[in-house]
Amino acid sequence: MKNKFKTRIKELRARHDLTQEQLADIVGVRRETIGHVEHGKYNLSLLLAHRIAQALESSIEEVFIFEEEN
Amino acid sequence: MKNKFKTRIKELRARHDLTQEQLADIVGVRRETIGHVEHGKYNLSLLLAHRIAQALESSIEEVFIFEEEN
DNA sequence: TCAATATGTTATATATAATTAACATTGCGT
DNA sequence: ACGCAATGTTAATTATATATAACATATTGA
Repeated sequence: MKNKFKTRIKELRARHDLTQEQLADIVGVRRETIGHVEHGKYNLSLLLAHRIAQALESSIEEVFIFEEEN
Repeated sequence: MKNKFKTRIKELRARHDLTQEQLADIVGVRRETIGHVEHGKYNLSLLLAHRIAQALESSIEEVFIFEEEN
């Protein structure tokens, strides 16, 4: 599991006028979890990624930018 | 984290002529892990989902079918 | 400036993904 | 029918995502 990713959560949150806490409530996790995900500290689960993308009206690929190694 | 998902891994594996073990090798996990994911036993990580999708030349959304609850 | 709200951050605890190993079953080729 | 490769499955262990709590640092508005 070498590669990493960046996220556009912060940007999309702003566009939707959502605080970390509001987004956390919507997707059913804690505020800190959203913060950690935004800062790339967690390799979050697929379901959480999906629910975040959903809440931000985007696809997973739009929210999470994967850095290819090759 | 209520919702679940189905996967098209088995079908896509067949199309790409890959055994569970070959796919596991490519994405860097164990054969059993692929099996468990195929059968929906794990809520796998986003990175693993991405690597599986990549190996199957598909997007995450094509490989993993999310069941909405509402 | 003060208070309130949002975010950063860290330590510890808990839930669960993923590993490992072992054995069972299924299917396919010869 | 036999043997082998692929897959199913389960139990125990390890690694790590997420929860929880606590406090610190912005930032914004009255």
